[in-house]
Amino acid sequence: MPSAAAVLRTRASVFAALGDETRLGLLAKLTNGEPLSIARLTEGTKLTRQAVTKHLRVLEDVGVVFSVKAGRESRFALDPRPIVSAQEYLEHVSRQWDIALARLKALVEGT
Amino acid sequence: MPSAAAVLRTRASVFAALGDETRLGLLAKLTNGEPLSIARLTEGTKLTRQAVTKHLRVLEDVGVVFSVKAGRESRFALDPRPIVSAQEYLEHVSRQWDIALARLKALVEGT
DNA sequence: GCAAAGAGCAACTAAAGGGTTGCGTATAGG
DNA sequence: CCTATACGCAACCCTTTAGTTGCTCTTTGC
Repeated sequence: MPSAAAVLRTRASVFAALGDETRLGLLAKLTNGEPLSIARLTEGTKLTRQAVTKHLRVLEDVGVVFSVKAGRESRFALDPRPIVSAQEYLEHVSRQWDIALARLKALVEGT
Repeated sequence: MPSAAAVLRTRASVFAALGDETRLGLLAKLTNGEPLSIARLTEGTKLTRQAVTKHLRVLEDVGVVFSVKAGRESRFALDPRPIVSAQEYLEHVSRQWDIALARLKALVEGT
C-alpha cells in the first residue's frame, strides 16, 4: 500500500502532465484509439519533433500514454487508466463539497 | 462563444493549477465547505504564509477558489464549478477512448 | 547499397515556478 | 493608545520546464 503522501504526489503529477495545452492536444489526437508515430503527432503543431517527443515523455512518465516500437518508428497510444483515476478523484472532491454544503445549510437552518 | 483554442488553454491552466501537491492539499482542506483564512491554511504546511498565498492566487486565477475579506483576514473558499468541468472533460476523454476501442475491435473481428 | 525517413541523445537558452526574506499597512482588542 | 495578528507587495534566488539546434543511428525501399 503506497503512503498517502505518495498517492498525493502521483495525482499531482498526473494533473501537471495534463496541465499543458500542447499535451492536451496530443491526447486529443490519441483518443481515437489508433497509435500514432511521433512524426504523425508532430504534424500541425508548430513545434519541433524534439519538443513533441519531450511532451510525450512527460505523458509517458505519468502513465497516460505508452509507446510501442514498430520498425523505425515508435507509436504512442493512450492508456486511460490514470485519466479515469484522476476523473474519479475530481468527482470525489466535488461530491464532498456538496455534502459539506448540505451539512452547513442544515446547520444554519437550525436543522 | 470562446474559441476552441481558448477553451483548451483554460482547461490546461485548470489542470496545471491542480498539478501541485501543495495545492491539492489546500483544496482538501477547503472541501469541508468552511472558508479558511490564509494563516489557517498555512498551518501544517512547512511553508511560509507567502508561499501559501502564492498557491492560493494560482488557484484563484483559474477560478477553483475565491476569497472574501473579513476584517483583517481574507478567507478562501472552494468553487467546484471548474473542477466539475475538468472532471466532465476527463470523463469525455475516457469515454471517447472506449468508443474508439470498440470500433477498432469490431473492425478487426470483421464486424 | 544508398538516400531518405523516423527517432534518440546531448548541450544549450530563455522563461516560468516555487520559495524565501524584508518591509509596510490595516484591523482587533486589551 | 499600542501591540500583536493577518495580510499585501516587491525583490531576489534556485530549479524546472519548454523549446531549439546539431549530430548520430537505424530502418525503409528503390
